[in-house]
Amino acid sequence: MKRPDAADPALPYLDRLRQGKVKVTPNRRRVLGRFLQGDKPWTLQSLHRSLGGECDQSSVYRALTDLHAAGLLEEFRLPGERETFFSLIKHRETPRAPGGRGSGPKARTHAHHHHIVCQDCGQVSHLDICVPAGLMGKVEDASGFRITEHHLEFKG
Amino acid sequence: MKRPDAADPALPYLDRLRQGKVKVTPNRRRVLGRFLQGDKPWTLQSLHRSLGGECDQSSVYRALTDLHAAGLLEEFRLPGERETFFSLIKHRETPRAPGGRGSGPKARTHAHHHHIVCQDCGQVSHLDICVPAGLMGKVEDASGFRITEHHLEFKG
DNA sequence: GTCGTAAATGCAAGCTGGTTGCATTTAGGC
DNA sequence: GCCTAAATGCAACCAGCTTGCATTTACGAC
Repeated sequence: MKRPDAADPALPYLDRLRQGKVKVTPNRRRVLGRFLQGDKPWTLQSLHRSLGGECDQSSVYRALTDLHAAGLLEEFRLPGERETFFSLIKHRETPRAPGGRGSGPKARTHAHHHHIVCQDCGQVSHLDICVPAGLMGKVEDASGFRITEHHLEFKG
Repeated sequence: MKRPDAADPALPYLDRLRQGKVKVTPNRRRVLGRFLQGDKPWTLQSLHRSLGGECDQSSVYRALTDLHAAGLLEEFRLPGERETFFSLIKHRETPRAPGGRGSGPKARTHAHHHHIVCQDCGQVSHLDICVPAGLMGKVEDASGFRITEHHLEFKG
């Protein structure tokens, strides 16, 4: 039972998919659902396991790949961990004008986050903290690169 | 060919190995040599390739594993890259005096660094810049963890 | 609603990047 | 120089994806 005034949190993501001309299918819905259930990263295998026999690993794989390509997920890897992690990118509320979007590079409006890994149990959780702009500037100066992306993980 | 007054930069590392009761062998010397040649990270395969037929991949693998276990190398992984990277840890000459923030029960005295990856060519290089202590404190507060390790990568 | 087509799915095979068991060789202490 | 533990090469093995293909399904055109 869905209360009509409680917007389904999946909707904006589904819309993004449709806008990207990616069909909304049961598998993609399932995978996205897991990401929405809790603010926690998944790996191909943990996700596949968590979905039980609901779908094949290759389908989970393709759902992950597609959601990542559509800009809904970000990917990261941790030293010592063999598997690749994915986590949901929380997009800002500002919806781009549909007419304006085209083949250009994806608007970088996501509020990405970083991760902290428990030394003992390996559990990964999110942080709302990000690299300060000052540091970013220093990095650009020191390297001569224009930074477009960064990843930061803590262990403790 | 060696000028006696020019200290071999490998010596301190070899000493560290010997102190750790790790035998100094041609393969480990070769691998370490590559890390000393330039301040650049290597993967198992790039290193193996770079060494030509000089030794087997499994030997490179074991050399990497051993040097990592001995604390001479640090390991990291990049999103999108399949291989695991290793880079030389430059140890400080003077052990850190206790007192400052971040001095934990275990004295981790390595001067680690972070990485920047070229968007176009995939080349990885080092940065001497690190996460500011203030951010670290905020992370500890927000997470309730005591941070023992962190990784930071930029792309641009 | 029915049809047609492009896309999604499951299955199984295949590939990459490690990782390991084992017989042989070698570094380093005596 | 001899001895023994450790290092090496080789080949087999394994995990974690990744892909080809036949089948099924979503969705727009009638």
